Amino acid sequence: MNLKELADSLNLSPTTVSRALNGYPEVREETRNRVMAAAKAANYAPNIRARRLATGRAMTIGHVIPLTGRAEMVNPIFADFLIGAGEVYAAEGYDLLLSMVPETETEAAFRQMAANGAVDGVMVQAPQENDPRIGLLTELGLPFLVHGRTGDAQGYNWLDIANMRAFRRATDFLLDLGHRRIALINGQESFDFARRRRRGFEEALAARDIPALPHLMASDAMTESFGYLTAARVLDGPNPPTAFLVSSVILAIGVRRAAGERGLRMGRDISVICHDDELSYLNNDVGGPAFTATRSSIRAAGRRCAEILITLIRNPDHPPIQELWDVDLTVGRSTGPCPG
Amino acid sequence: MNLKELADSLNLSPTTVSRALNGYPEVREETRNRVMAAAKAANYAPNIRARRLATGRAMTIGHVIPLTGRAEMVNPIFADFLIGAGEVYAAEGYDLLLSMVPETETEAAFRQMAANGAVDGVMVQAPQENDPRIGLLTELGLPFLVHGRTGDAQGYNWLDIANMRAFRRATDFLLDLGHRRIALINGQESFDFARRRRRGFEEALAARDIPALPHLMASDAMTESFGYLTAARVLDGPNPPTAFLVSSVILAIGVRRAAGERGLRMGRDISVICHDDELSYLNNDVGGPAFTATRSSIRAAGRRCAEILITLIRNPDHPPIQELWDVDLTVGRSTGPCPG
DNA sequence: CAAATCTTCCAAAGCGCTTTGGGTTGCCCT
DNA sequence: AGGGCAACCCAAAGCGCTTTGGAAGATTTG
Repeated sequence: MNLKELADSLNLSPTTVSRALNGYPEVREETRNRVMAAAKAANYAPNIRARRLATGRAMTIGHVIPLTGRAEMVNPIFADFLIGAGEVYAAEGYDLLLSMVPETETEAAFRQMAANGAVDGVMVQAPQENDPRIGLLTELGLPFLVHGRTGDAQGYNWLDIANMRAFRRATDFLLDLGHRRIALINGQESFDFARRRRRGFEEALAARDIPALPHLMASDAMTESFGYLTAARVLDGPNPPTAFLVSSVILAIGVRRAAGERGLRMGRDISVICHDDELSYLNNDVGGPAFTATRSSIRAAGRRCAEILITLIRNPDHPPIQELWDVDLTVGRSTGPCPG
Repeated sequence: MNLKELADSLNLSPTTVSRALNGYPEVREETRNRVMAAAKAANYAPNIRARRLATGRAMTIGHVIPLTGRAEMVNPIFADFLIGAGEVYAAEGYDLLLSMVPETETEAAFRQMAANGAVDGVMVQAPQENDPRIGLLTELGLPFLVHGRTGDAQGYNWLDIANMRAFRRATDFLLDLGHRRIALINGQESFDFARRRRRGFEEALAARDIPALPHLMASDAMTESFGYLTAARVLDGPNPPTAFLVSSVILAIGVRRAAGERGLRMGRDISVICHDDELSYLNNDVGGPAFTATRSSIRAAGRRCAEILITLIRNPDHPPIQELWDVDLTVGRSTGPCPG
C-alpha cells in the first residue's frame, strides 16, 4: 500500500493525503480524519526511503565506533551511552545508525557519510589528543557533537564532565585520609579524559608537595584484567600503595580481586576510589555504595548529547554548544584512613 | 556533486556512469576507469537515499532493543554482540539501525519497520518464553534471525548455544568435586536461555538423586549487585552452599565480592562456575582463567548471526537456518574440591 | 452585487538514483 | 555486400514521497 493507492481509495489526491498525514493546515479537519482512519485501517506507513529522498533529510544520526582490534575502550561505556542517546532519538523521530569501522578507516567512513547523505549529523565519542575527527567533520560541514573534548575546546560542540576537578577532589579526599602512596590506574592516556584525570591527580599531589610516584601510575584499556594485573603488581612490589585512584568501576573490580587474593580488605587495609559511569549492570548503590566514587551517569550524558545534537541539526547556524558537567563524589565503603 | 553532474562533466550519460560505478559489464574498461577516476577526484558518492529508493532495498538491518525501565538484561551482553554483528554488516555493505523502544511498543516498532521499508531484516535477541516477536515477524514477512530460541524452535531462524548441556556439564563438574549444596544464580527466567540453564542444572542433580534446594536458587537481571546480594544472603543463611553456578561473569563478580567480604577464598572455601560470554573488557584469561566457566564468545555469535541474516535477506525463500553451538568448559582457579 | 479573500484541494515537478529497452557502431562471416 | 552479433552507450521511465504553484468553490467585504 502506497500513498497513491491510499489516495485513490479515498478519491483524494496524493498531495492532500500527504498533507493530511503530516499535519499541514490546508486540509479540512473532516478530511484529515477520514485520511487518518483510512491510513490506520490499511496499516499504511509512508515509505521512509522515498520520504528521505524527497525531503533531503536522512532523519538519522550516526555513531561511528572505531574498532582497534584490541579491547575496545568504548565497550563497557558505549552501551549505556547508546541507550541514553537512543531514547532521545526515538522520541524525536530520528534513527540511529551505528557504524563499526576499523580505526584506520574512520576518516573514509566520515567522508562517505558526508558525501552520501546517510546521516544528518554524527556523534563523536572518546576524543584523543588533537583528534583528527574534529577538524575533518568541521571541514566536511557535517553537524557533530563531541562527547568529551580535546585541544583548546574552542569552536566546536562538546559535552564533557569535569574530569580534572573530579580527580583532584578524589585525590584530596585520599590525602585527607592520610594516604601518601596513591596508585593511579588510568585509561589510555591517548584519550583526553585520561590525561585530564591524571592532571587532576598530579595537581592535588603537587599542591601538598607530595611527589607522584611513576611506578604507581599505569594506564591502558580499562578492562578488569588490567586493573587486576596492575594492582597485583604494585601491591607485590616495593613500597606498595595504601590507596588506589582508578578510572572506572571495571578497573576497580580488578583491583578488588587483587586485594582480595592478598587478604586485603578494602576500606580498611587499602582504599580505592574509582570513577563510576553508573552503568546499569554495575550499580554501585545497592546496599549502600560499595566503592567511593566520582560519579556521573553516562546514560544521562547520552541523553543530553542526543538532545544537543538534534538542536544543532535543526539549527544549522547555532553557535557552538559546550557543556561541562560537574561530578559528584560519593563516599562508599572502599575508603578509610591510611593504616599504620 | 550528483550523478548527473558527474556524467555531464565526463560527456557520458548518467546510465553509463551508474553502470561503470556499479561494476556492470556493458561498459568499456577504459570508460570505467575514466569514470572511477573522475568520481574519486570529485569525491563523489552516490546519494544513498536515492539509491535506496531506486533499488527498493534498504541495505539496513534493524536491531530493536526493548527498554524495560529497569536494568536492561541485554546491556552487558549486547555491546559485544553488536560489535560482532557490526563488523560483518560493514564488510557486506549493510547499515545497522539501532532502535531503542519501550518494551510495550516493540510490536508497533516492528509493524512500522515492516510497513515503511526502513530495514531489510531484523535481529531478535534474548527471546522470552513464547516470545510474541517471532509470530509477529513471521506474519509481517520481515526476514529475521533470533539469537537464542524458544518454544519448539521450529519454523524460524535461530542461532543458540547449548545452554542446557553447558549447565548440566558445569553442574556435573561441581558434583564430581564433591559439592552437594550448589546455589544457582540465574538470569531472569522469563528468558528462554535462563530456563534451559536451570533445567540443565536440575537434571544433573536429579541424575544423582540430589535434591535441588529452592532457597539456593535465584534469578533476576544479571547485574553485579544481584550476584552480590544473593551470594551474601545464601552465605549468611542456614546451610550455606559450597558452590555457585552463575549465569554470567558479571554475576560472578558480585559473588566474588560477597565471598571476599566474608573472608572466603574462591577455589578453596567456595567454588564458582559462571557462564562467560567472553566480553572484551572482562577477559577471564589474563594470567590464567580466573573463573572456571562455560564459555562462548558473544562477539563471535554476533558475527555469525549477521552472516546468517544477510544470507536470509539475499535468499528470501531459503529454508530455515538453525544453528546450535556447543560450549566449552574452561577450568579456572575458582573451583576446587568441596571443603570438609 | 462584484470584488477580494479564504478554504480546500489538485496537477505536476522534483529528489537522485537504477534499470529497461533500445540504438549505434564496428567487426566477423558467408 | 549484406546479415548477424558483440560491444558500448543512451533516453526515459520509474521508485514513492514532498512541495510548489495554482484553481475552484465558499465566504467575506466594500
